[in-house]
This record gives sequence, structure tokens and C-alpha cells, in this order.
Amino acid sequence: MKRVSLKDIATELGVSTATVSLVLNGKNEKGRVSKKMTQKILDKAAELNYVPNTLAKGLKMGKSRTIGLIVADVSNLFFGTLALYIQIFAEEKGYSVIIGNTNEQLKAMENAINFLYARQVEGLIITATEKSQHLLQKLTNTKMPFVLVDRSFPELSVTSVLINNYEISYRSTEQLIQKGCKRIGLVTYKQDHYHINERRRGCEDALKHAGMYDPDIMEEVRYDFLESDTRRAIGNLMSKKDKIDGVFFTTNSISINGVKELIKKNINIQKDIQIMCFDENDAFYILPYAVPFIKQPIKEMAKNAVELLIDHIEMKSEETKQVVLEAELVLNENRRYL
Amino acid sequence: MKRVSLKDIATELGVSTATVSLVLNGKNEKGRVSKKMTQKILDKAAELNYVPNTLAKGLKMGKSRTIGLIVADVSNLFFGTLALYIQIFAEEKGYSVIIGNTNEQLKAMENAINFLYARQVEGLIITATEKSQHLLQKLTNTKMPFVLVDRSFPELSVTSVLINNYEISYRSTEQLIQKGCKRIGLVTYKQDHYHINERRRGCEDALKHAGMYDPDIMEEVRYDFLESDTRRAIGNLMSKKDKIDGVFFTTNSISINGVKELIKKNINIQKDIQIMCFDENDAFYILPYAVPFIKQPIKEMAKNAVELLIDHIEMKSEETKQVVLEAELVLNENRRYL
DNA sequence: TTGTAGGCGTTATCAA
DNA sequence: TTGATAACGCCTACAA
Repeated sequence: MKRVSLKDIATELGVSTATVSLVLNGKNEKGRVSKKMTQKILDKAAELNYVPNTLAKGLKMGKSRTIGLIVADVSNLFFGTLALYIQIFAEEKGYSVIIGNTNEQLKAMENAINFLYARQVEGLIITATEKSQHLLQKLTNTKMPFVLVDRSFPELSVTSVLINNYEISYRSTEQLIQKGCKRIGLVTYKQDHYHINERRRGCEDALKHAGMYDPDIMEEVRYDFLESDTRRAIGNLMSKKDKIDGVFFTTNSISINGVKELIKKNINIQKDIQIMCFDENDAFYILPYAVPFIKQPIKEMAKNAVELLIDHIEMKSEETKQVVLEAELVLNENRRYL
Repeated sequence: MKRVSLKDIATELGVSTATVSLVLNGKNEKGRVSKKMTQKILDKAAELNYVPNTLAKGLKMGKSRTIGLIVADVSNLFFGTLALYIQIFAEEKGYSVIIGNTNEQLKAMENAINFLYARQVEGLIITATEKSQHLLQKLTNTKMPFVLVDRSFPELSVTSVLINNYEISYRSTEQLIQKGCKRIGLVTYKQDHYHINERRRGCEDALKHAGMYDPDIMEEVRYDFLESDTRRAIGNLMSKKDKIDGVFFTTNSISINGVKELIKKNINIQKDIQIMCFDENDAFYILPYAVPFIKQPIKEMAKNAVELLIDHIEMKSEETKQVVLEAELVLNENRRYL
């Protein structure tokens, strides 16, 4: 079954493609085309199951009605969820989404941008990799609208959708303190991501404010050796002579691994130690302890990113804008069934 | 910065677009174009930062080099992961992926197909919704290549990538029996999905074979009331006078909710009851019990789906093919730290 | 009220 | 060795 084009309808009806186009695009104002003809065209289109060729339309109009999404890490559930939500909101606005992937690699991010650029995307939603400032700067010159999600660079004036990493981390740490923790450690990534460092800073500032900051119990783990490094970090923390009674984990992956290690060491989360995790995870609902965590509004992030981008694309807005969404502290306290 | 086209290069160099096209596509066999000209064109293209317009190319060639992916449920991590893997493998082959979403709704699946069809996708990878046989049948007539992933309909002769649902469920149930379970219950969805029913059948057959099948402890839950129904189901199972000592969960979402309920009821998984879950989940690694689960080879599924589809698209294969991948039983037994 | 024709950026055919 | 040109399917300014 060949695809049917405007012309097919036109010839079958013995009219010109212009008329058909007019009718099918609802540009038939002021009775430009007769009622009868309009109906005939509509009927024929339905009969032949006409579907417009978006490629041709895009070529003609200079717009593809497609946006690109560049995602950093396939194995991270956060991005999968984000991607699907972005798809939903984009489709609502008549755009499709093409995905590219970077695996946290700068070079791959460059490739992804080119790949998507060639596909004539009208804009980009990007979860930037480390050290991609230069690339983004270049992208700015190219006039291609884009918005950063989840991660940003404070020195770059670009539009972005972030969460209040600093504040929520500060508040969550306070929560730990309020629960009675006297000595709180932290496990974070050893890297250069602004958003994660903000989380660390929020936690540390809260600790400093409470007069309980100790650089000696701020642990760093490497992305590529997460499991073993976390084991070591938890080992370090738990073996301090001055006993730890709280830990702040700055990302979901660290949280999961951290909790795993604690359980392995037979440490009773809640009785022996209080923890604070990042990002929702089924595991936190299942565990027989109250596992408080910071929940990112992924759906809202997706919605905002799509809307901002499309506003830019459709020229509704020119200037860059920084949206900061509020993460939620989920205490999960009704889960103490032990 | 305007996009630069073939013609821009051509005029700048005072040659025809044909020549430029030839060179830039490497179709310059047998010295069709002089060495000098070739070099000049290559240089100019680099200088101007030429990126071919995939839309125009697609229109001309009648191929968009794009495939559509239709996923069923945004909130299900399985699909997010699948989507990103499919993207990776597709990109390796030079295809981009556009995603559509159905929310398990038949009508939405039809819309998604049309949406993607209009975008000139060359093929579709589909996780089908319930009762979509008719729609798929129609799709077959349209000559658009597609492959089903994760779910299929046995009465339809279409190409698909599934896992060995029946066998792995049978074997996993045997495993439970071997561990000493004498009375094994099951919790599954009340619906019409072949793949899930196969899991149920596998479990039930193993039970029958062992002479321990009892329809009274086969529980059904509704998709839309998963949480409350699971609570009821677990309640039922645990209150039988004839004590249950094992449960088989047929999906990941049921597994999570089931485990949650068991923990809530203070039932010691492993001592009081053995369980068998579906799909990997962080939670299973974290819990202080051995939680055995059936792990689907998502990455392999993605790889196979993409390859089969592209084989069809590129006419390397005509006939439909059913690929069945082996799921893995992960016993997770080294995790008994309690 | 409808038709003609040019062009979006490519590629392919044929001619020069 | 290179150029002109038609065509892919669509939209739109202008002509009829």
C-alpha cells in the first residue's frame, strides 16, 4: 500500500493540489473553496487514508516540528522517566522527540548534537555532561534554542530547569539534625557537576550552621567505581572512633549503594543511624525502615523544559530563563513496621 | 547563523550542486570528480560547517532513516530502559528513534501509529496494548515493517522479540519447590496479555506437575487498583488455614507491592515464606533477604528488536520471525546477611 | 472559486 | 570531468 499524497487526492478529484492543501490545512477562510468541494476533498482524504508527509512539510516550511533530547546515562532510571515525560508533553504540543545519548562522555555529547542538528531538530533539551560549557557556548552561537535540564553551569547564561539543590539539601540535613543526629557524614561523587556540588554545599552549610561540620567525614566516590568506593566510604565512616549517627547521600545511585552497604554491615537504619537519600526509588518504599528521601519533580521538570523550549522555538520568548523547581522531602515515616 | 546547504557550497565554489553532492556522499568513484575539485569541496564544506539536511534527503530518497517506538507505560522503568537501549542500537545503524506512548490504551496506540506514520518512520517497534490485534493486523496490510517487543499475540504471525515466559516461570517455580516449598501461591494481573498469562501457565504447570496446584491460592489483581488489590491478595493468601510457604509474582509491579505487603505484615521472607519476583529492581539487591527474581535481558531485547526491524526495512529479510530470548533466574543467594 | 508555478535541499539522470 | 534539470510532497503568492 503506497503512501497517498496530496497530488493523489487532487488528480482523483480533478482539482489542483493547491485547493486540496488549502482545505486539508483548514486555511479555507472566507469560503475560499466551495462547500461542496471542501466536503469532497475531505471525504476523499478520509477514503484514501491520507496522511500528510511531515518531511515534505517540514522541508517546505523550514520547520521539522521535532525536538532533540540529549540524555546522559541510559542506565539511570531518572533519565528514562524524564525522556518519556518529555515525549508526552512534546507530543501534546505537536512535536516529536528524537533522543540522543552521551553516556556522560563529552565527545558523545558533541556527536549527539550534530546528529540531531542534521535531523533538523528545532531545539534541544540537554542533560549536559561534565565540562561541556564550551560546547554549549558554541551551541549558543548557532542560534539553535536549547534548554538544560537537571544540570547546568552557573557561569553560562542559558535557560535551564533545575531543582533547588542547595536549599533542599540544607533543609534535609536540618531534618536529620532535628531528628537528633549529632554527627552526620556525607557521601558524594568526586566530580565537577554543579548540581551535585550544590547538594554537598547545602548539606555542609547546614552542618556548619549547627556547628557539627567535620571534613573528615565527607566521603567522595568515583562514578566508575561506585560500588567498591561506596563500600570503602561506608567502611570509613562507620569505623570512626567518634561514632557517626547520620549520613547524607547526594545521588540516587550513591543512596542505593550506601543503603546496601549499611544493611550488609547489619547496621540498623533508624535505630543506629539516620540517612537521607536522593531520588525516589522502589527500594525506599519496601524497606522496613523509614527511609527519607528527596524527591525530584521529574514530571514537572519535563513539562517546564518542553514549554520553555517551545516558547523559544516559537519566538514567544527571547531571553534566557532559569527555572528552579522545588524538590520534595519525603519522610516516609509511616513505614515503621518493625 | 543560517544553516548552510549544498547550494551554498556550490555557489561559493562556482560549481554545480550535483558535483558537491557527489563528493560529499563519497559517490565519487572512478575519478568522476577531479582530485583538486574534491579537495576544494571538502575544505569548503568543513569551513562552512556544512551539515546535510536529513529532511530533504529523506524526502528525496523516500526514506527517513527514522524508526518509531511505541511504549506502553511511562511510569514503568522497563520501558524507559528499553527505550534508551533501542535508541543506542538504532543510532549505531544510523537511524533515529521517535517515541510514542500509549498508556496501555488501545486508542492511544492507534494515535501513536498515525503520528509516527505521518513522521515517515520506516518501521515501528511496538509494545502492544491489550486487544490490539486488529490494529496490528491493519498495520500488516500497510506494509510498514514492525516488530513487537515484550508482548505478542500468538494468533498473529508477526515478527516479535519475547522472552521465554512459560519456561522461565516453570523453572523458577521448580526452584521454589526445590527449596522446600509445599504450598505455593501466585499473584498475577487479571487481564488478557499473552505474555503474562504464559508466566501464570508456567507456574501453574510446574505446580500441577508437583501435585501441589490449588486454584484457591491463585490471586488476581487489577492494573488500576494494584496497591489495594495486592494488599487484599496477600491478605487472602496469608490467612489460609493451610499455610502458604511460597509465592510467585508475575510482574515487577506486583512483585514490589507484594514484597511491601509481606514486610508490612512482618512476615520473614526466606524463613516464613519463599518468593519469586519478576524483573530486576534495586530493591531486591538492597533487602536483607535473598530475593530471587527473573531478570529480563532488556538490552538484548532492544538489540534484537532493532536488528530485526532494520533487516526488514532494508529488505534483507521478508518473512516474519519470532525471537525468544532467555530470561535469567537470579537467585541472589549470597545476600543472606541476616 | 480554483489553478499555476516556484521553491524548500537533496539526489539522479542525462547531456555537455 | 562537470552542469542542468527534474523530481520527492508540500505550501503559497499570484494569476485566472
